[in-house]
Amino acid sequence: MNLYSRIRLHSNRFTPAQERIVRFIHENAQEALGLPINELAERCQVGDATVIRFYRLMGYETYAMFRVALAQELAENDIRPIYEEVGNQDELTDVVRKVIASSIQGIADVEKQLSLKALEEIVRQFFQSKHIHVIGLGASGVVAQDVMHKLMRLGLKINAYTDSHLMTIAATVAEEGEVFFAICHSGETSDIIRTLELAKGQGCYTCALTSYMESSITRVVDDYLLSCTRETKMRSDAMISRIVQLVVIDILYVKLALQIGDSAMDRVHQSRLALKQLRNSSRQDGAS
Amino acid sequence: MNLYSRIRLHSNRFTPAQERIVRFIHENAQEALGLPINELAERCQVGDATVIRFYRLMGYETYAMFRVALAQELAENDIRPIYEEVGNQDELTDVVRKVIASSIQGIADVEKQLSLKALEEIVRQFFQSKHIHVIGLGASGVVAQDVMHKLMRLGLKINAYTDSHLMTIAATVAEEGEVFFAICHSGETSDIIRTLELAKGQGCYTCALTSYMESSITRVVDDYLLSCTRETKMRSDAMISRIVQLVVIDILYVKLALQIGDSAMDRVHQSRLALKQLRNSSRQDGAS
DNA sequence: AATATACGCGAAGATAATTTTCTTAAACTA
DNA sequence: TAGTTTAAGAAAATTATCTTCGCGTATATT
Repeated sequence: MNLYSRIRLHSNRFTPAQERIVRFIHENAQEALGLPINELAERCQVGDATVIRFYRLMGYETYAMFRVALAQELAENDIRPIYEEVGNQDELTDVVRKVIASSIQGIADVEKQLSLKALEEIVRQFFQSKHIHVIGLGASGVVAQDVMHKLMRLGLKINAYTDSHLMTIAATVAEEGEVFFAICHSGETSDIIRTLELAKGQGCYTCALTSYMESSITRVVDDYLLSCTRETKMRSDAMISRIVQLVVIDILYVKLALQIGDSAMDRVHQSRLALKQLRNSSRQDGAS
Repeated sequence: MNLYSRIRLHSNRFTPAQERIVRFIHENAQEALGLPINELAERCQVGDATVIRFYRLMGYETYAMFRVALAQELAENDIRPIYEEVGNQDELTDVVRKVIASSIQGIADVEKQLSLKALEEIVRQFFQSKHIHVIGLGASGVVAQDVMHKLMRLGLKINAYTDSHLMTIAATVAEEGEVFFAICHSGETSDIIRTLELAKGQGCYTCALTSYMESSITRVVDDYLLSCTRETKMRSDAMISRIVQLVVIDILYVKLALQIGDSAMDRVHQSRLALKQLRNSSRQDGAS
């Protein structure tokens, strides 16, 4: 995963000093490349140690490695157009173009952030579950309902809860073999966390779709998918992440559909085999 | 000019020690990135100073700058193979890529299909309306709720109805100056059409977001937006149109936000703060 | 409300990396 | 062969990076 994605995935947990570093790096990336730690720290109004803690947090062992990552990030991004901010003077066509561009960018980023392992496991669990419970509040509730609409068509037993009382009840009476899937942009909504803990206590498999790697929810669930995005001035990260979330859901859906299709094919195949065996055995009977 | 080009341009005048450096860098570029000068020198069977003379000769002032150049060189060369790789070796990565690609395609198409005139008029009507009613059933109801979530934050009076009884009632008692906005993928849902007709009878402005230009709904409403998409094998048009619809909604939102002006940003900020406080307080509740 | 605990943060010292300078050895020239 | 030039490494000097510590603030606890 690249540097900017890592930054985004942590963007809910940055301290003020760290935010100054992030801002400087975003605004003066090229210059930052040339600065030694102490000068970078000075330009960010931050101590050397804070810079070191920052890139360690992002997963780089040494300053040299961090620099290398930043350099590569810039080399890649120079090729593509970067996010454009929307301003008041923009004409409608500009708004259209910019919103579309940022949406595309956000979706393109999904490919880098999505954990295939988690996705695979979630699909597996969904596939063999007795019942799926999707939970989400507020804006994430909208996505939860979308999940229900889609997966229901695949013949899965699924319910969406956008009410904290209902989801609590569902979790309380849940049984082993049932699955809870939480949609939670912030990863901190307490009703959601509590519901997941309840469900886990009942022996259910739990998973989530969220935007931040380091959040309460990622510590609770068995597996999680990340739908993080770069924030822009006019569109909050929550707004773009709605779209990104839907794309992730679609991926989940398509994979599940294929899986179910495969197993259907298997069943067809098996029934054919069964018939063949039946014929063979009866032929032997006939020969005897 | 990039590093490798510079090396090539000097390749006729390298000394034996320098040639060892060049060879190592070409053969172990990735590894070289991680080595400090002395180790790189050692691996090249060369003194530290020789390495320094080498990159100075190539035009880099410091080792850090040289490293940055090498990193970018690698980043640019590494990108291409990743994107060209279209092998079917992994089913899941294939699914991910295709869903993402078709989403991007669909969103990119929006720019061509969107009627700016209709959008402008809808924004104008929304802006000066006393109340906005968003209606949608089934999957489109999910989008309708999303609209409500977004526009409410701008301080607009808005309600979403995903129940055919409720929307009928709302239309029946609607007054002039109120606006009805229908989300309807097929453009044929009879409850929606009937509601719009009722609303129109009450003197309301009506508009819609749909996928087909020639449909019952486009003949009923005053203005409509199209979120048409090309269909793919994997995903139904309804599925992609969900995402495309959200993008259109985002465009609407951003344009409205700009229209409303700076006060909108304040309110967005305030609602975020309010939610944050809610989360914090409920987190305390959860602990108690 | 008061205390305890954790956490963010920067300063300073310790360590490591880098650059410069100096020296040696080899190759070329006369 | 001696003088000159140049390559190249070793060591010293400089600079950068990293670690540790302690202070102050925020958060949790009672």
